[in-house]
Amino acid sequence: MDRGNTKQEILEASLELFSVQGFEATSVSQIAGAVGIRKASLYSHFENKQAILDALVKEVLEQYEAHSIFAKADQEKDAGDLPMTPDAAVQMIQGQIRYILHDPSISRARKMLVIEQFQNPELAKLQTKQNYSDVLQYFTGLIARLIQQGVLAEDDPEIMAAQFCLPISVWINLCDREPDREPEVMALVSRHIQQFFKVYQPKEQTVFFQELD
Amino acid sequence: MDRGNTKQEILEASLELFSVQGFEATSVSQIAGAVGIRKASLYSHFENKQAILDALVKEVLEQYEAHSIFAKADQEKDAGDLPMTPDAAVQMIQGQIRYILHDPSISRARKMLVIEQFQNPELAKLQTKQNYSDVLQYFTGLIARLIQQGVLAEDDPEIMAAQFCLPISVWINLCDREPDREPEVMALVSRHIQQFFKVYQPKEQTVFFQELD
DNA sequence: GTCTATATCCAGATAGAC
DNA sequence: GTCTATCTGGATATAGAC
Repeated sequence: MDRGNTKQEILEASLELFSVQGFEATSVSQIAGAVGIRKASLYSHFENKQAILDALVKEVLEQYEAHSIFAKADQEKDAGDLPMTPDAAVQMIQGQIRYILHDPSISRARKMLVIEQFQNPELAKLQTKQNYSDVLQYFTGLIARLIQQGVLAEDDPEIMAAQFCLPISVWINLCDREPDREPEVMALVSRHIQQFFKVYQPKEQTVFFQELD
Repeated sequence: MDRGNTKQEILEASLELFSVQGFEATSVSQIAGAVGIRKASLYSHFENKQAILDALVKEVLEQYEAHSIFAKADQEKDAGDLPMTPDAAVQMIQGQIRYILHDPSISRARKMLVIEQFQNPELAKLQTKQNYSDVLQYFTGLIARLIQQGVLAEDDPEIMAAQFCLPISVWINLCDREPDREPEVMALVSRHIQQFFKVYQPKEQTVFFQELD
């Protein structure tokens, strides 16, 4: 009924286990059991346990570079989509959150980075890049353009990006830990974004003119 | 030069190891080695490895309840310290961050909760309570009082608390992962708080008069 | 490629001398 | 309380039949 994709099945089973127990606490037998083979057979596909993690990291990195909107310097690409209303932003962000929460490999990779961040320097760097630096850089650019276009008030776009993204980052982690709280989190995200656009609303000089009629 | 406090030394060594490797990945031999005894001697102090974690969790919980400003319902207690200037807030928050970053037991307990959150339901609950719910509740109350006193503009205090705290929460995690970035983080915290007070500044009609000269 | 069998090692835990 | 010695099981990994 299968085979030929055993190597891929091993990677998937490993990620699932590593994302909950961590690398060290997961045994080769467990992985083999999840795939439906004996542990000895696993060594036909990978030289050792460490090689599984290495392959996994490589795959996670490639998936990220290939598909994440935060990975690329395509910050100019979707400039056409601007300007943005608060409601559109809520929809867009909630959609993105739902996607990365429920996509199995993205979700598991994120959890694995969280678990291994204090133990494995390579994964620590990856964690900072994927779930902090790249996201902040992306939104700093986006917000800077929204300021240029008069959608948001003039202010420090780097701090604005942090105030926009980092609460969401914490809420995603909360959902990873307690999936039942997703609805509550979605409501908070909505209120957060609405309020963000409100407090960073430009003081329009046009208001002046409108008030003069 | 010692003994009588061996049990406490075991707890401290265990927390240090658990906070980097996690519970499962840490061996009893490692703990014993860190304390300077053989692993068999360790069983004179704890029934088994799990009992060490249990005692650790109990201790962490007690320390938190006894000393954390977020644990208690003393939200009315320091109401006297209000109102608060942005600069005072920056000093106060930076001090708190430095403290919880460098206090060994607080720092290690926080990391352990991060590492074990997807594996251990008890620690997951503790993580949500100590590093999310309690903090947000505390600052929601604080901000509500600052609004009452006219220091901050009228707005949803719960979302304001999230926008205030959660970026800081992420920055603390970043420092746990990459301690060298503490100076950078401190600067971000300062800019963040200054900007927070600015955007939630109550709209004074006096601004109008100033602009008319 | 998968299996059984095995080698080697180290894990958690106990017994009993000191 | 700490030690050495030991038990038992499970860990990673290899050898070799099929």
